[in-house]
Amino acid sequence: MVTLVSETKLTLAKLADIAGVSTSTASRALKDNPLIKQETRSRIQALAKEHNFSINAAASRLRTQKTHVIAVILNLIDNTEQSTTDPFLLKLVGELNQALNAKGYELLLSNSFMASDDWANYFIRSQRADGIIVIGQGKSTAKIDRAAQSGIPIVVWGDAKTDAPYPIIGGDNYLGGYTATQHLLSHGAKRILFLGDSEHAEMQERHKGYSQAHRDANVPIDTQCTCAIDITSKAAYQYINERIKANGLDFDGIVCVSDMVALGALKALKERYVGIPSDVGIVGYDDISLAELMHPSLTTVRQNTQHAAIEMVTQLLNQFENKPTESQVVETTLIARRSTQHSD
Amino acid sequence: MVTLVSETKLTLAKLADIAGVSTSTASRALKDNPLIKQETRSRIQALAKEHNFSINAAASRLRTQKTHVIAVILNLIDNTEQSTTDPFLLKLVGELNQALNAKGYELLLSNSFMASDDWANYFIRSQRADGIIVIGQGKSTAKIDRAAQSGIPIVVWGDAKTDAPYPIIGGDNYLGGYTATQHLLSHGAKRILFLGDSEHAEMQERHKGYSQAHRDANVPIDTQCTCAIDITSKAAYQYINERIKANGLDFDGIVCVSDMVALGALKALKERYVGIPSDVGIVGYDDISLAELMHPSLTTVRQNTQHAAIEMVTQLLNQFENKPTESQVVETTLIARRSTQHSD
DNA sequence: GAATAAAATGCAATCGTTTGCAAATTTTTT
DNA sequence: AAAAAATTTGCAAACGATTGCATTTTATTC
Repeated sequence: MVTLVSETKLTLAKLADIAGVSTSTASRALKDNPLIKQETRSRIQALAKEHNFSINAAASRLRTQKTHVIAVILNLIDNTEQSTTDPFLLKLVGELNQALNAKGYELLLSNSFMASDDWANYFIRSQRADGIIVIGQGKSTAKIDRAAQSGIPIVVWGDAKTDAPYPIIGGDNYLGGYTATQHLLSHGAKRILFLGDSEHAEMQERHKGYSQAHRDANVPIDTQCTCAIDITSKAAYQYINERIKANGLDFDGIVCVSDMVALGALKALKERYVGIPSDVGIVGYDDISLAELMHPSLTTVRQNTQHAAIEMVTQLLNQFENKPTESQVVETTLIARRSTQHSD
Repeated sequence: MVTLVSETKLTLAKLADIAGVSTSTASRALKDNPLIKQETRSRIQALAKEHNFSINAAASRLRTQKTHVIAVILNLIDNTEQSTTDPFLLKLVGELNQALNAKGYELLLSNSFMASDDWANYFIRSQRADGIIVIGQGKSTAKIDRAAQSGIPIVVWGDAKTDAPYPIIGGDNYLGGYTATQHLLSHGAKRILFLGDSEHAEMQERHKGYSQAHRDANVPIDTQCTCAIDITSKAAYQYINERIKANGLDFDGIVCVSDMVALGALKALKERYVGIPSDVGIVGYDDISLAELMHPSLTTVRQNTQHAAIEMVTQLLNQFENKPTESQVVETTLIARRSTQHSD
C-alpha cells in the first residue's frame, strides 16, 4: 500500500472541510474541548489520524503566544572545553529533557558561546521559547542577571545559597565540600589539596566547607593546598604531575570539584605509583557513571540530578503562572568507595 | 539606570512607526535587503538595537514556512539506559549543536522515548523543525524508514554501508572491528571475545570485521566468544564476572562495541586480578575522554565525530535544496594504548 | 405545541511577518 | 525641462490556528 504524499498541505481548514464542520469546531475537537459534542470530537480526531494531520506549530504559537519550548543554555566557561567532555552537564540535560517532556515542553539546546548575549531578547521576546534554564553560573552571572532583569521566566542550576532575583537549584555545595574533606580527615589525611576553579560560586561554597572541616578537626590549612585549575581532567593531570615533580608528594588527600578532575589526578598519581588510598585519598564530585568503574572506585559526592531537573522545571512553570518561586537545595550525599578507604 | 519593561509588546509594525516607514521597509531593512537605501537600513537597524527589538520567530516561521530548527533524536534502545550514561552520544550532540549553529540552525533535542512515533508528522509537518537528525539506527530502522518514506529531510548516524533511501553517516565499522581484532591477534591473543549487541547494524559490521580478522590470521572462531549483552558498562561487568565464575578465564582478549562496555569489562577483570594486558587485552570503541584516563589506558577505536557532525549537517542542508545526498564514512582509527600492549 | 433553557456549532477578527506588485521618488538622459 | 530609467518605498494579501461572541440546533418544561 503506497501512501501518496498529499499534493497540497493539509491544514486545519481543509480537515474541517472534509469533516464538514467549521475550523473552530475542528480546532476545538482536536483539543478535546467539551464544548464540542463527544461524537463529533471522536470523529474529527479519527479523521486527523487517518490523514496524518498535525497542527501547525508556528501558527499555533503565533496565535496563542506560547511556544511550549524551553531553552536550555549550557553556560560554559570561555576558554575551557568543559562542555563537550563533562558527562555531568549532559546527564543533567538528559534529565531536564525528561522532566520537560513530562510537562509537555520541548527542549531547545544552546550554549553560552552560540546564543547571542541578550538571552531575553533572543529566546523569549523573539518567541523561540517560553522560558530559560541555565546550567551553571559560570564565572560571572552578568548574562543571567541581565536576562532576569528583563523579567523573563528563568531558572539556574548553580549554588542555591547565592542571593539572586531568580530561583537557583543546586546541591548543597558547602555540605558537599565539608563532607568530602571531613571524610578524608577522618581517614587520617593531614594535608588535603582542593583542586578546582575558585571563581565559581559553587566551588567557593565547597571550599568554605573544606576550610570549616579543617577547623572542626583542628587541622591547619595551608593556602598552598588550594589549587586553582581549569575544571578538566587534563588540567588536573598536568597539575598533579608538575606539583609532584616540583615538591615531591606534599599531600595525602585531594578534594576535587568534579569527577573529571578527580580522574585526571588519579591518573597522574597512578603513573607515579602513588598508592591510593594508602598514600593519597581522593574524593570526586558528581558521581558520574564512571566513578564506580574506576580502579580503585572513586569516592564522590552525588547530587540528586533527577530531583533537581524536576525541581527546575517546576520552578520555571511556576513563573508562568506568577506563582512565587524559591531557590532549592537538592540532596547531596557522599558515596564512599575505595579511593578513600581500604576494603570494607 | 532602570530599563522599564515596555508596556506593550514591540512589534515590527510599531518599530516601523517609530522609524516613520512602512512595515515592509522595516522588514527589509532588518534583513539588510539591498532594495532599501543603505542609510535607511542602518537607521532602522540601530533603532531595533536601541529598542531591544527581536523579530517574532513564530510569525516569521508561519510566513516563510521555514523554522531554522533541526530536531536531533537520540534513537535509544528501549530497555537499556544507554542514553543518559553514554558520553559518546552526548559528545555527538555537542558537535552537532556546533555544526548546526554555524549554519544558522538551532537544535531541538528529543529522544525516541518521548517523541511520538510518527516523526515526520510530529516534527516536520507540524513545522516544529525543518529536518531531522537521528543518532543511532537502533535495533530496528522502522521509525526511521517511515519518516524517510514520507519524504522529509533526514540524516542518520549509523552504519554507512547500510543500504537506505537516506544518507547515513558513520565510521567504518567493518574496518574498526577488523583493526581492533587484528591488533589483539597480532599481540598474541588466541581467544577473543566480542562484547556487544549484535542486533545493531553498526555492531554487525564490526562483528564481520572481527570474523574476517580471525580468518586472515588463521585463528579459529568460537561462537561462544560472541557475547550479546546490553551496551552498558553494568551489563559488561556482570557478564564478564559471571563468565569467569562459570568457565574460568577462557579468553585472552576482548573487543568491545563501546568504551563504556570496555570499562565495565575492565573493572570485572581487575577485581579478579586478571592482568591487563598480560592475561587479557582489551579494545574499546569511541575514544571517550576517559579512555586515556583509565589505568591501564584503554586502546580504542576513534571515529572523527566533529567531521561527522559537519557532514551530517551538510547532507541535511543539501536535501533542502534538493541536491543529491550520499552516505559518508568518516575516519576511523585505532588508538593503541596500554590495555593491549606493555610499555612502549 | 409553544416557550425556555441548554448544548453544539460557526463567524470573523487576530497573532506579527514577509513579499509580489504597484506607486512614488529620485536620477539620468535627451 | 520633459521623458525615461533606476532607485526606494508602501499596499495588501497571505501564512494557519485560536477564541469571544453570536447563532443555530437540540432538549426540557409547562
